[in-house]
Amino acid sequence: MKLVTQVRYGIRILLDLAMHQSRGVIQMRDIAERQNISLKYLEQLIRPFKKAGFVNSKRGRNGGHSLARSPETITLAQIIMVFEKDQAKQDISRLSEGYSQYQDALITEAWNEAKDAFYQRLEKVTLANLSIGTTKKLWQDSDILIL
Amino acid sequence: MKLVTQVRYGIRILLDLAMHQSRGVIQMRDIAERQNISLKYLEQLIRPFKKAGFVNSKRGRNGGHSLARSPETITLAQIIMVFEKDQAKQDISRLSEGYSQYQDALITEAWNEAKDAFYQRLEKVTLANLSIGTTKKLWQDSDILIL
DNA sequence: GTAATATATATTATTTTAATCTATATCAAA
DNA sequence: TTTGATATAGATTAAAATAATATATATTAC
Repeated sequence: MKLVTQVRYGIRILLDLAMHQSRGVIQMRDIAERQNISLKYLEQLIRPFKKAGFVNSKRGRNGGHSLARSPETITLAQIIMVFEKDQAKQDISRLSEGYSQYQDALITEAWNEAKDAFYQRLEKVTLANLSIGTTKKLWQDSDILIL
Repeated sequence: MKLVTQVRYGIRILLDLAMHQSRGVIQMRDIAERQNISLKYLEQLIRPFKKAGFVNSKRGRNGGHSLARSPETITLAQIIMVFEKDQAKQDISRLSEGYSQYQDALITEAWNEAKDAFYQRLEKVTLANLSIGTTKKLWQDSDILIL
């Protein structure tokens, strides 16, 4: 259970876009430099965000990317799910001696509910939450942490 | 977020041991046959269970494996954790423009709490829970499901 | 029409997961 | 004390997922 690179970079990409919203569109080259991500890899990572409607893009000269939704509405859970593989084909466990559909159903149900619990917690963190600390830097200048 | 083979097989191995407890030690060859798992792979999977104190083994002729703890005390969460990799070296995210320790801490905290929520749900399913349905086969002979 | 941008697809490299192979240690029974 | 049945250990191979790079193409502002 590991926070994969795709997600870690994904968060930074969206955060970067969020924090430079005022500039209009942002070029991927700039994000790549600021975030120390290879441009080519970045291009690959931003595609799912476009597809999922988190990011708009404009081609051609003076083109670039921008956030399509407000930072308050984008959560960690959503970002992670953007990179979740299609598991529709989730391999149906073969049954065997002492392992019936009944067992399988119990396990699957628990598994799914556990996943839900996981994502529910991550729904509580939005891009907006994450931005505040940096722009204001309150967290390092004071003992009082204002969120 | 996927139920990996190691875990799916792991559950079956322990369930198999649980359901044949009365016979004393069980040979891996038998488990392999019953559960359709390659003997060699099985040998590899059972090692972590031994290390974690779930399973006892006896070498030599008439040797085999047996459950070291009662099925009521073994949960799905525990089984999954047996196969969790050591993530002590969890790669410390490099900071960058607009990505501070503060952000990193927020994310890490949420992530850890989300994991906890996940495992908490899976603590509720024990090997004993899983065994009942099979040994009694009530679930397929009746409309009333007694758990 | 040309330079700056995104898009698309293919390729390579690395890591993780799954499975097999070979050799060794241990023990019970004959 | 030998022999055969078992577990143990470590190496090897195969397949799949993840991470990263490369090359060629499509759009658009100027």
